[in-house]
Amino acid sequence: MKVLIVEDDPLHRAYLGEAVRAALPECDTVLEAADGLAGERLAREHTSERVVLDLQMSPRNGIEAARTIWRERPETRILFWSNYADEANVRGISRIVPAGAAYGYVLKSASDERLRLALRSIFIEDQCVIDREVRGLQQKSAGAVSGFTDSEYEVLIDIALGLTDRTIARRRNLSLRSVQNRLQQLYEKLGVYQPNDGDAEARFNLRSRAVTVSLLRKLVNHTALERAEMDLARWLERDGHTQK
Amino acid sequence: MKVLIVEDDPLHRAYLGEAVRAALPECDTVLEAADGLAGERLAREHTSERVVLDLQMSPRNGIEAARTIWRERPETRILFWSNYADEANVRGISRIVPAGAAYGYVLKSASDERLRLALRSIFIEDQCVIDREVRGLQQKSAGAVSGFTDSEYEVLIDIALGLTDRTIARRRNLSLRSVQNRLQQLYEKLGVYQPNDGDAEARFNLRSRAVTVSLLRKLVNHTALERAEMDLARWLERDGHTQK
DNA sequence: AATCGACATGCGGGAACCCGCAGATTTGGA
DNA sequence: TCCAAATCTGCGGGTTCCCGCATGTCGATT
Repeated sequence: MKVLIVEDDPLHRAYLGEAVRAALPECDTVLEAADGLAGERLAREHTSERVVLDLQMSPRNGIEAARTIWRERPETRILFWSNYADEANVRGISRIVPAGAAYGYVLKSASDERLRLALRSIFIEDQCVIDREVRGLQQKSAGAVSGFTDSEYEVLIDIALGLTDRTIARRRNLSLRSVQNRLQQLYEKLGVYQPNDGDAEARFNLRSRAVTVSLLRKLVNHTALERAEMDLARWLERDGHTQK
Repeated sequence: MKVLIVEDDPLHRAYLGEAVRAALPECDTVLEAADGLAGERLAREHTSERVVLDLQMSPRNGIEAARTIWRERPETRILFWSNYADEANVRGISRIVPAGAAYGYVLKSASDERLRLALRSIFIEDQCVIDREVRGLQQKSAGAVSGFTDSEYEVLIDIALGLTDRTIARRRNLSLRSVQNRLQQLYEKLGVYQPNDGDAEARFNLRSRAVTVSLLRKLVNHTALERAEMDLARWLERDGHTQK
């Protein structure tokens, strides 16, 4: 049995290697890669069926790497190993996991024992293992009180990128007013309206403030922004042509 | 000789411990703490004179911890050990280092040897050691082409927090127009103006876009935002009283 | 069939924002 | 001491943004 480890921090990579060898005696070879691109390449060359992936790497973060790996072999078992439990990451992963695939999400702060169990459950038993704290986010993102619609998340990204209402409208094929409607819903759900103590004047620029609190609450993060920025650049390119 | 290590990741903590013992045979005791608060406490109890500090921890990140440590004993030698070379971090540190203090800034990606040299230079020779990549930022932040004035950085933070022009004016004791002037300079330096191909309409909301590119360029980061948010909350508190 | 909720769209107005212009004030050297 | 550069300030305007109100569509429920 082979296991591929993709992780940019050499310390964590060594630690993972140890953990894998200890938890999986049936594993005879451990491959290692230091970034997403190298990871994809190794996975392809060795037709890896078991992968441990760090999120936040560069170039090519864990989510992107997972997408291409799963596109080539959807039955690959992937364990995501990350520092944080951000909504941006969870949303990103649940968007790309193929039907029926075995995968897991374990935080780096987890104990050795929890990591060991996750490794065996996913790689041997083909079960899904999601860390408890991450689980909480998943529930929410599926539509509870603090849950956002996909379309609301879309405008959130768009204003985080700094787009104009009008531009958002064109990009999403909506009218100007509809975009503004979504924005209002977003402001509502983010609780971005000032307490409005009596007649106190407005202190916040709602649009910017919305981005701020999303960042503070980790609804979006740096890597999500980077990815969105690249998508945007591609769209701007296309739009520039068609508009002329 | 004693050395205090403050680092939340247990792996990195262990690695640092090893590195310190190897580089400094004259060091007989190594203390360890897992977050900023515990670090400050240990430093106080043991009157530590040599500290290795991780930035980005919680609660209480490295910069805050360094500030209280230096306030109590300005001659303490501190080695900052961090993942990134952000402008936000560099600016934060250079703001709090006492005159004549020995300190260093080494990236986690540095080689064992470089870390060893830094440890000896700072803790034994009382020299300052700044990683080359970080050095680059320091130059810039002191006023080159892409360098920002302190006041420009101030408004950047303020709009990143989502404040209104008017609120910024009150907070910084400026007129509305002055704030807007600074904003224009900021937009200029961030290169946030669209190429303006002929008569193409504006695609970006300048204000939001400015925040976006600052994030992408790591001029501000999550922890800087969090800190600024707390400062803001404190000011809002005070302002609420005086305004009534 | 009637009703309800979620979403899209138009209109209109008040507030905030972006910015050119021009005068005042401060600052840092010759 | 005096000049020049940088910074602060007010005025006026065009634009964008925020949002209440009204209308229309579509699917699910009763």
